[in-house]
Amino acid sequence: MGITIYDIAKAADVSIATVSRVINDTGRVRSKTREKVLKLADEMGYHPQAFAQGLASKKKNTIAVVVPVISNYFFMEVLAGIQDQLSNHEYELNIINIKSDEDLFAQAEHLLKRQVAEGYIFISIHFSDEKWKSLKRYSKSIVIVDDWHKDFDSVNVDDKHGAYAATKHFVDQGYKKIAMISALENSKPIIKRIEGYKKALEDSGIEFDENLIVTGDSSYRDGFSEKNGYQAMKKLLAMDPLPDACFSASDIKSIGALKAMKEAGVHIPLISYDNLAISEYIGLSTVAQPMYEMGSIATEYLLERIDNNDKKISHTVYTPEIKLRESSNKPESISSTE
Amino acid sequence: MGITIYDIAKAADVSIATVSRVINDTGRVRSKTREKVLKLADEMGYHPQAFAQGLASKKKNTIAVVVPVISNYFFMEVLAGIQDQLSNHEYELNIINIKSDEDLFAQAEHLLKRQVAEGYIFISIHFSDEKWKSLKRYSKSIVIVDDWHKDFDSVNVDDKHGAYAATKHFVDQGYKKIAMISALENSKPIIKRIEGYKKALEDSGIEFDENLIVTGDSSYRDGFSEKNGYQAMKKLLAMDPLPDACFSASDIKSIGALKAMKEAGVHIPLISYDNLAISEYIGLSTVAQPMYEMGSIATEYLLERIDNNDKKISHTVYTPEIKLRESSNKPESISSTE
DNA sequence: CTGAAAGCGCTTACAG
DNA sequence: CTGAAAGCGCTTACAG
Repeated sequence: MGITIYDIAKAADVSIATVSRVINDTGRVRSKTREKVLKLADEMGYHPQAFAQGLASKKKNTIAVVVPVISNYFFMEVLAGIQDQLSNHEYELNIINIKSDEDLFAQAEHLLKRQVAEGYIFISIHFSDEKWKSLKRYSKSIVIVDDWHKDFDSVNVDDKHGAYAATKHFVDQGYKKIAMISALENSKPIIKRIEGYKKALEDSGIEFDENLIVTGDSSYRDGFSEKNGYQAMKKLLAMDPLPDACFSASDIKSIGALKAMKEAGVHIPLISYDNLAISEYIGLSTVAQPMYEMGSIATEYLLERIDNNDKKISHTVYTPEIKLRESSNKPESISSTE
Repeated sequence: MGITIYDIAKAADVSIATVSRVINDTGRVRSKTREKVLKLADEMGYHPQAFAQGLASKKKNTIAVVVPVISNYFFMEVLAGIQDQLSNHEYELNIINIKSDEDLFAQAEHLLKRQVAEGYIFISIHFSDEKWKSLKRYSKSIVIVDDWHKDFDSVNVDDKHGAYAATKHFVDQGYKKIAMISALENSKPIIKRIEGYKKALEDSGIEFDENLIVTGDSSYRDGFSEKNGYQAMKKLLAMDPLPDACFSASDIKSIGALKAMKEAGVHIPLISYDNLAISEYIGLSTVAQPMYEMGSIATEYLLERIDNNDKKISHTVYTPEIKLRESSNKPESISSTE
């Protein structure tokens, strides 16, 4: 089943080499021959089979994006940037989801060894220094987004700075008891955000209280869910006295937190992290990660590296910008609309 | 570069056939031989190359999910269902994004011809009857989500019914001037939703006014964006008198619409469509599509079809359920919190 | 239990 | 400009 290069070679009365040449538009072919082949290929509905081409040419015209969870708003925005950037090129996009409850490293290594793609973008996958280093030996084109290693091109956000800025904003407003909604997993970004939060308190002479860092109990999506944020805020609302303000490590969690506050009829000024498209519309103050741009730049880096693997390694670190909207306002100022 | 089956055959002093057998765990192999091979394969870091395996075995252990836009909340939820269902199987997931500004059919056909996967799930891709029929000849395992054709397994939601129910709810509340926020594209679901909306008005003896169906000007993501919803609501807010209520064709658009109303200090009861995870948290009344379940069922269908292509064709049509939350309330009842 | 060999559908030097 | 042939890295009857 399926029609092959042999079928159309026979029909056109030429060799398969010639067919291959016209299909790929490589090498000189008499225009008459070319037309005949093209016509037949079209009529017979011929398309080269991806696997055979990949094997023979040793090129897979595919870019693989590797993520731990696909259904995540952060990835979605990064993916949008990758997609748009890639649409100017002939590569196909292949999104591969590695399972977060299994050995991430083994899965990543497996992908590299199986050589499924020409280049890889790893998003939010965190490995130790040695592990990243050991992946280097597959000498594949790889770009890391949301993690860092000196041997690979990478695109990052200065998480510590972002968290610092958010926390500092609250300090400047005169708040003392500043809580933080974290996430279950000790991923590098979360660790960095906690560092920034602590540093801001420290610089302001406010004593750090570990009880003020909370997370919900739901472990779905590593705690990056509305529900988890809702649970986390419930914990904060049970404190007496209430926190003066709250820094939340992700927008999606903040949506849950906002609901918990609304139900309780209480408003604690909140700044969160991400700046998803919806955040602007629901008035969420947040530390903006340029997600779309991150995907776009990562793709550029990858394309360049595929082109020339000797190219100097590039690292981009974005300094996130704080977007102040309603959610960080003082309780009084929004009480009229709450 | 890359180590192959030959390398480990040589090292283990066996034939490549034997190596293949132990790697794939097919056929009887003396346990001593097996162990030796396994050990070497592990040490030398061997993994079969996907392309070579695919060519030789004519099996690609990959499922392709084909979508017009990846960064879309509806797909994300459906994908979550697919992912989870697939995680019980050995297939790899491959998400392929076809470009909505090019010939969708040609792209779909291309994928089928290139034989990139063992089976395909097409999500929200709408073709005419003849086009679907013509895809049938590739005799690939295909499941359609969010469209329908008699020759393929499919998973759908009764859009007409959903829109009818939402509109009818407003009629029952005594509203007469009921607007609808639509989307740019004339996709089948939107057409069905408009039908349901009209039917509900008709059944209630309310005259249909085409000016009450609006959409925004932003064409990003075919109009399924916060911004477009915001623009659409602005148009409704410019009407005099204002509409009594509004049915919106998607949650993401409703988020924009909600903002427009808030800015104007006006509340028009709103019911929308989808029931994204966030909708519950922001109090959005909506017609719930069981997106996760749709992905899950579609995956089951596909797996069954791959297993047995003679299997009878299955169609599932969900009757969506209406979730009433704050956004559909009467203006008075929420004025205290607006 | 194991190996030699053909074949999967292409690409690509090498000749001519 | 075009063809014969080798080769990509596997799988899988077919023998033994």
